[in-house]
Amino acid sequence: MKKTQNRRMTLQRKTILEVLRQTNIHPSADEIYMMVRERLPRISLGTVYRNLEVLSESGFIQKLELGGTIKRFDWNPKKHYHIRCLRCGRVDDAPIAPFNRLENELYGVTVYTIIGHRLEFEGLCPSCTKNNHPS
Amino acid sequence: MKKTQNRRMTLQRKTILEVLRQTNIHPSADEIYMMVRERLPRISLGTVYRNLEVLSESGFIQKLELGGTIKRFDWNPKKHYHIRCLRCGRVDDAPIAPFNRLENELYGVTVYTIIGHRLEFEGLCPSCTKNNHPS
DNA sequence: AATGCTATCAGTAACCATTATCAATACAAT
DNA sequence: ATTGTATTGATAATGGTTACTGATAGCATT
Repeated sequence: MKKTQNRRMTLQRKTILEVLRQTNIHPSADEIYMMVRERLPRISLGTVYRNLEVLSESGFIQKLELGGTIKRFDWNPKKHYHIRCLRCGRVDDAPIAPFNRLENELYGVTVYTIIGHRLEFEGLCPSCTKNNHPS
Repeated sequence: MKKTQNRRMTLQRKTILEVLRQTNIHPSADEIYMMVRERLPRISLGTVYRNLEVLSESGFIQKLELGGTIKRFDWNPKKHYHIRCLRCGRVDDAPIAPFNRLENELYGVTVYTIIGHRLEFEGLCPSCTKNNHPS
């Protein structure tokens, strides 16, 4: 029995959404917190985490769990792939269409019920490619 | 200037490697800690983390950064894909050959220097499939 | 055997992203 | 206005991981 979830588009929630939609750097919760504070200086970090969770559950945005330790957020809720710089952590969209039939490859050869897949490319961003003198 | 790394195959290191090779559950550092303690009761959790890092850097094992928050370890250092249960976190090898040319898809259409990719399937394991009555 | 060098150890503290808690507040429906 | 619930800001707690520290163990050279 799921309890009713009456969600209100509060100023905090709306501001977080607007701020996220203005960037394509796939920011972390803390980066979003710093950006939002320029418009709502008294907002709490907990509020940012809470609303990022709500917004991604509601399908407005997408929570990314890529390599590394931190979670990032994407204003675009549609399925697409990403590419991450192994040196500085920068994340961009991967300019490649998603494989919609990839799950079929596992049909009949796994005991799992397949739901989806996550594909992430790893590499070096332009800046880190340039400065890639071995340490 | 990289400092010399004279690595010794200590008892702790060897035991961790042996214990990991006896399982296919892709255990976390803490799970490995508990398993190793049955043979080395006085080993420290820090030692486990340190040696898992050394062993993966040396190519003996593989560190997995899948979805979710914790890191897991795989006795098989060769590139292969995994499938993770969204409900209980169980991880198995995905019975599908890796796409070796996938990076070529991005050649010329990204500003990144592509190094590799990570593909992970998500689904429900048999046990969680059976018990999947909606909450 | 004694010495010196260095890797590794166990134990513990620190770190950091994230979650949980809670009293106070804002909003919506009556 | 009043009641009920969602949300907030502030802060504490959590949990996985990493860093620090002084002690110990292995190895090469005397």
